[in-house]
Amino acid sequence: MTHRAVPADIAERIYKIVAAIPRGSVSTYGWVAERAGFPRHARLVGHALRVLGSNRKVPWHRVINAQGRISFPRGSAPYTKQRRRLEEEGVRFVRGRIDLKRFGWRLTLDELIWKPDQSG
DNA sequence: GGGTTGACCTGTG
DNA sequence: ACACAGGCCAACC
Repeated sequence: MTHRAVPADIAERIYKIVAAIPRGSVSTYGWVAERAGFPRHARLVGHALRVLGSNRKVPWHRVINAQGRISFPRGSAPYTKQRRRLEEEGVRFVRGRIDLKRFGWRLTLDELIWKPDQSG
């Protein structure tokens, strides 16, 4: 037994959550972390995706940061790649930003129904 | 084995 | 909109 969690196991759990993000939707690092059972470990998700490699069939491009932006420098190759993949799925960018209210996959149907924001 | 980096988040001002 | 601080932790040197 190891004296701590095996990173590979953590990564697999994260990949599973990412793989569940529907096409045409996006999620954030923080939310994936929480969903994978590691609240406030957003960085862990970033690391897991970084070491993912290009062979895996994990939709890494559907994970963006909490500001609704792609976490690569604008104009860089990976930025362009991720953005093009998202736009191909119908995700729309407004001034380099994605409207998480519209494309964000974070609320379950129950949460939408019970949303305490408005009474309508 | 310690300091820095990074595909991060939230709160505060 | 921007800057800063605290949290969190694997990868890297």
